[in-house]
Amino acid sequence: MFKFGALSEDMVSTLKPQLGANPERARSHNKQLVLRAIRHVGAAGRAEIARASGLSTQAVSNIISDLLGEGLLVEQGVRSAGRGLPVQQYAIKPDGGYAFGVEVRPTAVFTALVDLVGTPIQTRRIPLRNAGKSTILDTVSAQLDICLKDSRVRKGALMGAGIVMPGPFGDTGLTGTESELPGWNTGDPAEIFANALDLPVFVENDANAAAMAERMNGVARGLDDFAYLYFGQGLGLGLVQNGQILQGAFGNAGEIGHIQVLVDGHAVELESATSRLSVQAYLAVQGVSVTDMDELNSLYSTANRHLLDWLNHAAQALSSALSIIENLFDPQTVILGGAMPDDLLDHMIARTALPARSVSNRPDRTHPRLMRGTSGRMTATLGAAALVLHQAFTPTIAEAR
Amino acid sequence: MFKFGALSEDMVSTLKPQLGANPERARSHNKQLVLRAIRHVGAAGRAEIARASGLSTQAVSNIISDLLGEGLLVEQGVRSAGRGLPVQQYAIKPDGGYAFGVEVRPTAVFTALVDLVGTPIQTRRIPLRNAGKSTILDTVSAQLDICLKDSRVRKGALMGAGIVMPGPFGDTGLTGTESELPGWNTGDPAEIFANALDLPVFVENDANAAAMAERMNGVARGLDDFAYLYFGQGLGLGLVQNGQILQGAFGNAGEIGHIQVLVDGHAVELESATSRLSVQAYLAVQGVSVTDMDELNSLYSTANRHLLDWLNHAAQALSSALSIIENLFDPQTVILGGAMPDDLLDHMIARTALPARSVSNRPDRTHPRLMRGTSGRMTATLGAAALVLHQAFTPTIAEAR
DNA sequence: TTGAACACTCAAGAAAGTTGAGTTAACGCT
DNA sequence: AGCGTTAACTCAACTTTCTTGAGTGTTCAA
Repeated sequence: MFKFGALSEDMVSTLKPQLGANPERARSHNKQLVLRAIRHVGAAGRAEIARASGLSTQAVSNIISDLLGEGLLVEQGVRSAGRGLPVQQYAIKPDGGYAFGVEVRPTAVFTALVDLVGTPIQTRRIPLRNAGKSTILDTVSAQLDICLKDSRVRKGALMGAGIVMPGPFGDTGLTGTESELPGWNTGDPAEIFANALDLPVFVENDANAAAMAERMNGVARGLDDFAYLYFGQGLGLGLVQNGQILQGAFGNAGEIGHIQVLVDGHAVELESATSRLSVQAYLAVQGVSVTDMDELNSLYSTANRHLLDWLNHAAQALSSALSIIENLFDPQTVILGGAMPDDLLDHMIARTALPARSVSNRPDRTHPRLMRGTSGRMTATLGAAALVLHQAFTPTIAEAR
Repeated sequence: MFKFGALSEDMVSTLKPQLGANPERARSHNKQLVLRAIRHVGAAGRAEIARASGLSTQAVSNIISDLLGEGLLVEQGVRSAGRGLPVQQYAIKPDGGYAFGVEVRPTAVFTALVDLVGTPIQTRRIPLRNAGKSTILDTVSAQLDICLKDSRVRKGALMGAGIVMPGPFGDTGLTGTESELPGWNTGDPAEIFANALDLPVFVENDANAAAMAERMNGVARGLDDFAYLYFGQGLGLGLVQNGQILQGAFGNAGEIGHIQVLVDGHAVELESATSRLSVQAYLAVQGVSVTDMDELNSLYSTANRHLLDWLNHAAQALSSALSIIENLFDPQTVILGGAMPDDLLDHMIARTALPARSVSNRPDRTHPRLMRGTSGRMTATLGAAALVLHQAFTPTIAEAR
């Protein structure tokens, strides 16, 4: 018999796995499509959804009946839209499901329980004795139980947990940053948490999570391509492209903090010019000590000269960063948010020069080039929960898992 | 009757359209999945494909029988892999389909006809009398006919046309660059060409197309996340994320040429330091005139001092750019290619300092951080054709169209 | 008042995938 | 050499889900 060389062996397994479509998966895909369409507009009828998805009205009807049975939808009254039978509308049922968001920092763990439409039910801050791996796992596990008990939410109603951890992940040239957690470079954090919590788990850095939070319920609602500059300890970049978080080959895309930018004609690391640590360091040199956002805010309200100086520097650095982000990603908008008071963010946004030589400098824009997002201590934690919700509203066929 | 506010009207239509799954679309999706798996390994049997796709062997069997009937596959002998029945293998049938690639430049149009596995059947260069829109459309249309006739390929076997045009698209802050074509800012170029050629059309800039060429048949085979720095007139960045071209909200992602980088401590525009125009300008100041790649190559072979100086500057600029690309995208690798002789590219790659503070600086890498891709005059044109092939091998459910 | 427009349902039909039993071929152990 | 195990593949029956086309009810406009 003719034998052909062992060309392929099991080489097919080196392909990024992608799912084939069968009836069951098709239905699951379509369900998510319907949920997504309803979420997008708040309330919708069968016919509209059918038009938007290319399915028949009948199919949408069947799916809605399923979703009602699963408690994910509620009837939302009738709307008469011109001629014809009035539209029976459906909306997402807030208590149809819940998502648990966790943000792990070296000194504390933040948690949030949000419902299916993204409303926070509970938020907590738990100080950490130490940043050891097992301490963190135990704390998060315990908090999940407490959280469920207090809010009387069944574990079965939990759709998953989102975990925010400081990046970069793995052993990289940026390893050694002070914000890091020890012991997580071995093994897949998502898998470790999934085992500990017995839930589907999604792990991202703070910037990506914050971007997702903004997309689910913030200024980025309805946007599919945008960037989020997140003021954390340093400065992170969350990238959303085509509605999906851009993760990069090793999960570390968006590490913008260490690129070189120009301030007063000198090259500096971006996050040394614009970050929480940066403003603290700058003010410390001037003999001003700030330890939290409130102090920063009151300093701003008294128009502190040193703070205003720093803001000017930061705005210069931001302008350089903006040029890079816009020309490389061509986003609908760039959002600023995170651990920085709103007033300071607004000030920076107002002072940041929008580069003229940029693909984003176009007359037909629909959004400002720079916007303020949700800021505050819980942004990333709520973003962690948003990762789970995003998953629930994203059709799955053809998704790499 | 209770009336609910007109919350949604036809707001659902503002959603990015995404397809629901029905049997017909599921089959089309699965067909592409099977083709993709076979292409990935060259030749494969039913069972392997079933495992890779999560479909049953029987389903794959039925699909393969379809694809054989459509002339997209051929039997490829038998491979015995250990115990059990030997594997009946299938491979892509080269003449199962063709793709037409077009690169439009201000002074000439380049065309290529490639077969289903990416082998070029014909390539041409047609000088343009003028760069007017109708001249271009007429020329491309005529060339398509000639090309089909000469190669005796039926039009029905053509799966589509890829068009490479200089970006950025639309009226942006970078408009006014010398490489631009007049008259294309109104209307959708893809639609205009689709009407003129009566074919499915995909439009991209040179860098994205080159990246796709490299992924189909070059050094990026099997890579799903990489960046391609393309030396054209200026310098472009082609970005592939998760196997897809990253286009940005307005199709202009990757306009890296105009960002600021550091050379000898001074900030300059990247493409003023490293591009074909840059080397020509640099040498001209030294009294050396070069007009094409051959001259550049012979200059290099004689170790021309000025050229070596320029290469040093270019390598510095590249190092800055590399830091930005790596930290923002976290790609598997960065590829250098385009209108620059191989020897010069190799020289630059050897001299470009790989930034230590980069997420790409990790011990578990599988590819070099900087690689040379296909260079030469036809790279982008073949890339244009690759856009069509890519489409044919990419499952479609859940794709926005 | 009447008919067109439109959302929705019902029931029958079609498309595609899955399942499980059966066939064939190669390997390896005795 | 013989025989049981392993594995790819096929066949036929079955299941899921979608689509189609006819039918119902409501609203608007001529």
